Amino acid sequence: MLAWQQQMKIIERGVAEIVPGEDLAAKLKRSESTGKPLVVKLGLDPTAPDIHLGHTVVLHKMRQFQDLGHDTVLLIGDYTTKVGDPTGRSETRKRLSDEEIKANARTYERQAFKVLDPARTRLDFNSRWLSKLTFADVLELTAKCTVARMLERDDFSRRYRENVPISIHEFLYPLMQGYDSVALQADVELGGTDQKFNLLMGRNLQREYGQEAQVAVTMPLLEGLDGVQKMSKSLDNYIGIDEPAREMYGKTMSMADSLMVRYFELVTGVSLEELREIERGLREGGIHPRDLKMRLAREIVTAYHGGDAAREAEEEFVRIFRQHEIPDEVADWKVEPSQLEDGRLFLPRFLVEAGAAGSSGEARRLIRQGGVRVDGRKLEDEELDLLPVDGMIVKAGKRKFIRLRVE
RNA sequence: GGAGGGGUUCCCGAGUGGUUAAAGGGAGCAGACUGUAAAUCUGCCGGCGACGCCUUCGUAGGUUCGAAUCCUACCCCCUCCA
Repeated sequence: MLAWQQQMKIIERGVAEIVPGEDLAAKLKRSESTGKPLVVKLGLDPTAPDIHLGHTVVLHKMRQFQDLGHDTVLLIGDYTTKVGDPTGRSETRKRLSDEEIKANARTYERQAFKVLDPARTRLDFNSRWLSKLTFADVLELTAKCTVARMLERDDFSRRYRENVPISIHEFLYPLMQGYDSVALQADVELGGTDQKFNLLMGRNLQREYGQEAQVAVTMPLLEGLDGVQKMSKSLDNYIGIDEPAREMYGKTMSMADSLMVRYFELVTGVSLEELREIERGLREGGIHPRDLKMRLAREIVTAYHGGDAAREAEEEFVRIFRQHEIPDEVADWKVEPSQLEDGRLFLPRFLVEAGAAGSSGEARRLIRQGGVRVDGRKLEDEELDLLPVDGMIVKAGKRKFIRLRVE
């Protein structure tokens, strides 16, 4: 086991806050001398079916704790999900069915292990203890926190101020999450900065239940590809870790330059020294931002799909977007005789059916604005149908290619 | 339980009888410029084989030639009082 000072240094990389830092130092010091690993907890609510890069920030931190030899618990919040953490949303989240929760939990598990070491991860579910609490237990738990304290939470106070409804059951969420720490006797809890309140609640509750309080380690929320809002599926500014290599590569290339360093820091394994170098290179102009972004894309794709896939994705990217050629794999679209009229294909409907437009109005707009090309020729304003020829390539928008197949 | 305020298109937010598919902003999409970056400019931005037709302003009815706008009931949210 590394000396506690060195451990501290590794842990501090990229974190937003360690509350309180002294406690972590003390815990690490004790762990080093007794040889007893710290219990590090990370809770994930299986609310959405997929994990994206934003979620991996905290998983990477967890991984570092694993590599340092600590006892890491990946806690699936199958029970807390029944409540739904109100964080970040100004609305009460809808509740999921047990089946949905189970299915999501399984994908989470699988995806989380792309970052975590399965052999060193203790997987647990908070239904194990939360489902057994009696009403009396819940009363005891709720008596340990006041309404005023609860309203200190940013989200709650804002909603209260702005007359947005808050259901009583939402107050239970932080208490449940805090109770998880009691149940696990956690030494450290990881989470995004939006989790700070909940993590601190864990500290309070542990003390109330006569335990040593955990340390809250919060990670910054990763900005999405737009560079402004946090990465989230609903904003469609995310890179999902299950996405195909090419997709990942392309999405990475489309991110704002200002985000690159942050991504290197939070979602790749480049060393601190290298990070410094990258920052210097950018500042002094020694590194072309585009090349750096390509490297970032390679790193990210490699992590989830391997080096070969990354190289291939890069070649493909260069071919399509720099050399404006056609990708080597283009989805075929079989033209059925029933779709033809006088041998011609009606484009708005075709584009919708082929997934290139959401509605025929959108498809017409795309054509009208010059966003559709057939074998490289830009379609005109009112050119709504087409004489299909086998092998014809239709390009719709920036990145959709369809190859027509005619019998 | 009582009094008052409010629910508008993906989001925010105007609109209080016709010229309103509904201002403005954001998001999104396309084009130009590029490095599929940012910034900027331009256009589009409910649905439909589409110079017309259909659907939308919490829900259901009603008044009217005509309603998001008026009336009635219901649902939901907020504030104050209890």
